[in-house]
Amino acid sequence: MNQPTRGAAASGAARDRVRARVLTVVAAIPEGRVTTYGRAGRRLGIGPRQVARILATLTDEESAELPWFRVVAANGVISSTKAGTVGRRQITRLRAEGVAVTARNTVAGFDSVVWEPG
DNA sequence: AAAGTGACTGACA
DNA sequence: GTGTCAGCCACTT
Repeated sequence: MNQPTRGAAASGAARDRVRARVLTVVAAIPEGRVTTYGRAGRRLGIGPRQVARILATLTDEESAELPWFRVVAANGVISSTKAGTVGRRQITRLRAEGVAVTARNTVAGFDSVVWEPG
């Protein structure tokens, strides 16, 4: 799947470095709180889609270690519901931490539980 | 190599 | 409140 980027070696390295930063920010999200793709991305100087893309490619180990489920869309909606069963698991995990999620896959009282990275 | 796509967002109608 | 548009960056066709 991932071909060894022939030629542009710098691109691959830089990509890993950014990825590591994203994981660090995600790991720093307090329990019972959430943050957004945009906030995390802003903090790192990358676009929100890039954060989403990185979280979508977490390994099993990483997804087990990191609170990736504490990252939601800017309006509090669990965006990963599009990804199938992953969204269901994210909602379950959030509820297990005391974060209320409405029937419309939205974090209840979003403005109160959202966490600003940094 | 150009065009399409995505676990996104903010601005505007 | 919903719908469109443009910007975003990497990956896939």
